[in-house]
Amino acid sequence: MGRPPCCDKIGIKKGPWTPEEDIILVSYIQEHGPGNWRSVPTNTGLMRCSKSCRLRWTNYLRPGIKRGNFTDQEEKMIIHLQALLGNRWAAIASYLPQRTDNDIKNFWNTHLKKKLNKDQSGSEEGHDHEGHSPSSSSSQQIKGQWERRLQTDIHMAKQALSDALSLNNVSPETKPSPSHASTTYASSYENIARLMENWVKTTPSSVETNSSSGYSISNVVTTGSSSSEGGQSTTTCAQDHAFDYLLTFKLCDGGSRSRSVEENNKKEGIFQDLKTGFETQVPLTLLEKWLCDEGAAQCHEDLINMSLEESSTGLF
DNA sequence: AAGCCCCCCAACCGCGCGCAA
DNA sequence: ATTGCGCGCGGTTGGGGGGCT
Repeated sequence: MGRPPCCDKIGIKKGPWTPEEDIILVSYIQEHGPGNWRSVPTNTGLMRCSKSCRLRWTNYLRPGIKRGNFTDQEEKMIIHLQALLGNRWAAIASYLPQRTDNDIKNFWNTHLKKKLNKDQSGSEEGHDHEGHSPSSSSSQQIKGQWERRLQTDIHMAKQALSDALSLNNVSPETKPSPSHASTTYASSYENIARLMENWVKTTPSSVETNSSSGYSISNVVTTGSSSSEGGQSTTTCAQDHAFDYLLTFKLCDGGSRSRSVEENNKKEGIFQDLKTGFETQVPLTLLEKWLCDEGAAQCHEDLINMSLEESSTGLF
């Protein structure tokens, strides 16, 4: 009856992930793809529960994740989307593919919430502490219905487009997670490089292979280029460049010596190339443009008004 | 320099949903 | 139809770093 029991809690490691664990996890996912998280700890030898592995992957190691400061544009998008969707961080994150829901949630809780509170304290006494307008519950309900429908339609359209584009180059065995279909494992250079850099810092005597799992660092890097069939068939020169560079930079130098300023600058440049490459390959959707637009607030009102009008004429 | 406090964010926790057996 | 697990999500926590006294 039912599925076999989940990972037993005895012997499960908790707390921060070590670079070694990161490399084992990335290496495994490079080879098998994300999903089937239950099998990850047993197959890799990681003393982590499947949930922890999934979280580590989705929040930190997943390809295409941008870290660091949020741009003004991203900030505006988050504010608009939060007002529109509420604390549905996963939904909000779907419009900011380079950011994780956890990142957005943290950013909201630590920065934007305070900022909005500060902005609204004083003149706008009628607004609540979450930044919502004090509209009636019924209009909020209709608004919510419209938002859900809009979001569903967008996701359906995106999915259909993604499916259509990937029909020719996705093998069934390596089908990526639907929610991240627009990214490839090959695009995880930056994340892999980051974790390897941390690893180099923490463990000067680099370990080439993990005895318990059998996965190697070279596997982590080399599978990056071979698994690029995931969704984007256009491997950029920057990506190739970065790939070659990672090979030489991370492996051939033994991973232990301090790097020159020129090397760091070169690395920065390559990663910037990569970033630009990804950004140019993923044009903004109309909705995203709308969200980034300075006049989004007015458009927002117009859309809501439209939804309220159309809802009475049988839209829903 | 030392101690304290605050903030940030990675990770954990608990819940709900969907699906497999 | 029922049971129980996998997965995803949102809320919360606590360790560590930085700033202040």
